Amino acid sequence: MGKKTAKSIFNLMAPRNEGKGKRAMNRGAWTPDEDRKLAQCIQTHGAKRWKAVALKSGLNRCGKSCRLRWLNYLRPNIKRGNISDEEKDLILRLHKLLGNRWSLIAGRLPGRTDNEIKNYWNSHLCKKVNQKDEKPETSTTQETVGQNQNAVDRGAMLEKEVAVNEIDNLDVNFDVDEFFNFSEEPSGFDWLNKYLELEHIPETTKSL
DNA sequence: AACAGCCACAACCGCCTTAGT
DNA sequence: GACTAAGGCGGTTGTGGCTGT
Repeated sequence: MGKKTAKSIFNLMAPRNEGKGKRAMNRGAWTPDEDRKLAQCIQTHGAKRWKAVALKSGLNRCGKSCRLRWLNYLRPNIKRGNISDEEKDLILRLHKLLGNRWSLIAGRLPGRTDNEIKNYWNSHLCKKVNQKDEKPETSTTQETVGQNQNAVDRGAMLEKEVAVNEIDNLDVNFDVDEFFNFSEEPSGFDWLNKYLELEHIPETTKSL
């Protein structure tokens, strides 16, 4: 990460299927104004009933799009960028356990989204794991590597309960209660207003 | 300086699951 | 129980910026 400027972040996506005239929905990159409207609507109506949110916000967006934008970027307590070594290690371990079940993995990394983890995996960790896979004799620290394919199969078969039990046995130190505590939210939407006022450049993004 | 290829990542797509009737 | 709509998830795509030549 860290290669994106604020400008690129907010203008990254040109609308797809433009000119195809398939739908009249807005698509592509979200504008700060749309973010603001969506946040205000969610503040009023809550982060559920996405179709209703999409309609009431006045955004010409589908519910899915609103949900994604909220969950991945606007929701409180979200962490952006700077994935620590600890988090990296945890992702590797959880991926070994669960396979490509990004939402489950994200659920155990407070503040991280499934999309972010998925992207991080695909652009960073996936290559590393594959590299080590090709040179198993060099892997000294990671018993996690080299078993990745099995992990995917295994992960696909694991039920949540099993996964949680296994995770409890990992030698990574973390507070389980904290792990599953998603209730804590900052009061109000001050953070969002600041975010939007700062010409939409979160500190975490700026430093990348 | 110009170009090509690569990288990072936001957003869309389609399938599956869940909830409501 | 069957049907439908909405939500959730993982895979994939498209784009701008970066880097190397």
